Amino acid sequence: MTSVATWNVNSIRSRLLHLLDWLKADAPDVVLLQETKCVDDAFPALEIEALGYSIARHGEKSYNGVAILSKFALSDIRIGIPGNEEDTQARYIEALVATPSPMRVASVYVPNGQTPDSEKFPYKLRFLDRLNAHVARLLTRGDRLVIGGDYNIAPEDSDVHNVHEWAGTVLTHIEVRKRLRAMLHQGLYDAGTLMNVRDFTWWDYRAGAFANDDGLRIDHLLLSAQAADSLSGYRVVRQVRALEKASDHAPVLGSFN
DNA sequence: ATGGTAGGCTCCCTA
Repeated sequence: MTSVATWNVNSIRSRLLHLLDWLKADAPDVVLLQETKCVDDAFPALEIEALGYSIARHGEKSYNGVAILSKFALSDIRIGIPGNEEDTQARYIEALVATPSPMRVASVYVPNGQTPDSEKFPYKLRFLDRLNAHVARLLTRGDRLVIGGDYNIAPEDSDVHNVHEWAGTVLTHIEVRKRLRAMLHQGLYDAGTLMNVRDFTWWDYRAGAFANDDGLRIDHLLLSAQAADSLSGYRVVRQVRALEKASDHAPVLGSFN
């Protein structure tokens, strides 16, 4: 059994104790992190390596930043979406994991987009288009593939606690939903949907959102058919969101036979 | 009600 998790930590340095406690408790084999918010030299590697993890990271100062932690050896590490080198934001990393049956994984932090009329929204749409093109190339390899991350997209209204509050925002906008569906149409499967678990993964820090369970499902594990066929478990680790000084996202944990 | 809170870093940006 191999477990693969995705978690937007909202600063790995602020969340290090939560991360270490959770790694000890659930011992996921592979962890896909987003919003590490630090340059590679400032990444707290020693504490994580002490728990038996290898690390691939791609950070920048203050914003964004993605990483892969793995109890199995990592190879073929790639930074950024290939053919997209002009985008300097650290939002994508992939690697081949030496699990008994090898698995290619990627950690992706899709741009939030701020508001539909901001200049950040077309950047979000272009990023999703480029991710889609890259997924098409990855799927031709035919290996077990897990692309996990903060997609900043609630796929359907049933993934939103307060549909009216979030209607027309960058998390529920028709244009981002179309692009997520395009990713599924070309052969990726959403682990939450496969396991019939539609739990929320993100609750705003403001206005007591977590206490009111005013959340959205925007973090996803997207699987190739080969990975989907071995999916055996899926859960959102809500306890980690309930801690003091928590990230605004909860880890999402998938299990594979 | 265009607020509210959090993180990083600088007197503001991003989410």
